[in-house]
Amino acid sequence: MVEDERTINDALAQRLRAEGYTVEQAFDGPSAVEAAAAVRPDVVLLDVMLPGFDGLEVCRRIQAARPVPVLMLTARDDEADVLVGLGVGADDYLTKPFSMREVVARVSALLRRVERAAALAEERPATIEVGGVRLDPGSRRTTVDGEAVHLTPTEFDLLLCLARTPGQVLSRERLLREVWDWGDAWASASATRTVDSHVKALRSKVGAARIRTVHGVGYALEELR
Amino acid sequence: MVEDERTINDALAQRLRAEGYTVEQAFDGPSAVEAAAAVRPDVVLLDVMLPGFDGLEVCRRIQAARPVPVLMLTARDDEADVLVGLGVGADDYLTKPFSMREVVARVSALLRRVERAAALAEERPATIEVGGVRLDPGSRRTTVDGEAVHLTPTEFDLLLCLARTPGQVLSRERLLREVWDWGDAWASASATRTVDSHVKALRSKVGAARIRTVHGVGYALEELR
DNA sequence: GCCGACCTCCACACAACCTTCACGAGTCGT
DNA sequence: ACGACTCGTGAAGGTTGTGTGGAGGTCGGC
Repeated sequence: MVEDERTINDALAQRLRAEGYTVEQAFDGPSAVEAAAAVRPDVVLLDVMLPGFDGLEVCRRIQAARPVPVLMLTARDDEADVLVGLGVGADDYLTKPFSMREVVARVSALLRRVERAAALAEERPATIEVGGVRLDPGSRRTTVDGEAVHLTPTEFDLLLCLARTPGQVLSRERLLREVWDWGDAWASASATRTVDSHVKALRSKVGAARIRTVHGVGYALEELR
Repeated sequence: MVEDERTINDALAQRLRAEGYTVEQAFDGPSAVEAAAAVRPDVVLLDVMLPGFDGLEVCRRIQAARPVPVLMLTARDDEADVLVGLGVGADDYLTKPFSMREVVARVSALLRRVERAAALAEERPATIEVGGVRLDPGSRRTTVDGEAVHLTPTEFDLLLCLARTPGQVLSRERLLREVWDWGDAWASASATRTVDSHVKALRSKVGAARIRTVHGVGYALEELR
């Protein structure tokens, strides 16, 4: 969090901490660059107006050292400013005045996007195994108790998603968001039933007992062994 | 609870106490700051108009000492006021006139949010255990003295709610608000009997002795061991 | 253009679950 | 000890959620 005005900086930091994030605060350009190098943040909130050198310069320097998503905060809402901001590697921007809620929402969206990209980019050599079910994201092949099983693309993604958090219950909405690409869109009533269909197909292929239904909540992949 | 008008302060305090909260009252800015430092509250209700120095200043000083969620009470409902309020670190606000239930609902929501965030930050999606009863919110599974027990969704949420404050008595109204989503609907008196039904079901599943009835008040989960 | 693989959506049946009610037992103030 | 109130209990009725089979529909390969 880089913002020279103490009040705003503290307020935002506190709110974000309340949301469960860990926040490092900086109040001018130079110390921001230094802090970014030291703590290696997952995301940077950056005010455009700063003492020392301005936010755009900070953005450029931070990005030079290590690519990192940047959310720009700006008082001037003219397009030029926005474009320049994006030009130096900012991923999103907010014009003052903005509400707390808005900031939290943007940060959350940004992190989710980055997280997804990282998961995609970062080759996972690890084939995931949960109670006899083995998934290889690389080759997209599946075995159950050693025997090869053919899964359709959606089935594979769905099972993979469940397998990443064994035993944990995932809601249909969450699955729609992760497996399908429902960003922030609200799930339509009928779409959630699509999940059911694929779960049914999965059960017939990997064994019905492996996927647990939690009434009113969602599904979970059991370790089963 | 910081509010200079005695009548309002007392009324709100009384209502919140009826809900099971512990309330410390202050009637001006300086004593509010002092009290906040002394009792370390979980949440602060703060009137904007105060003798001494105003609510915003109080908010800033309290926050400076220790981050704490603040619910602002204000007579002026213009946006600027709201934004400034948020700027100093208030987490929510209410404009007068407001109803009792509204205040209670907001306080409850605020506490729930903070509690959840704290649990998240403390990297504890942990399974909570109270006297042999173990609850895992992630997998939504329950064991009693090591043995798996199936709970329905409402039963699980209800037990979880009780387990978060072991030994503490929670009113039916409070439970309805937290487990069910009674934001402001304050309708049928018979709905409170619904709680009874689920408590009965819970007792038969986790052992009758574990849930204590406090006549005229509510229920509590005993540690029992 | 035809076909197969796959996904989405729909409708029905059933199961799980929640709420409500009435009555009796228990508890509290007087 | 009495009445007023609160709570436990069992069962009935309604609501919601889920399993299932199958009907379209899209996409890409042949």
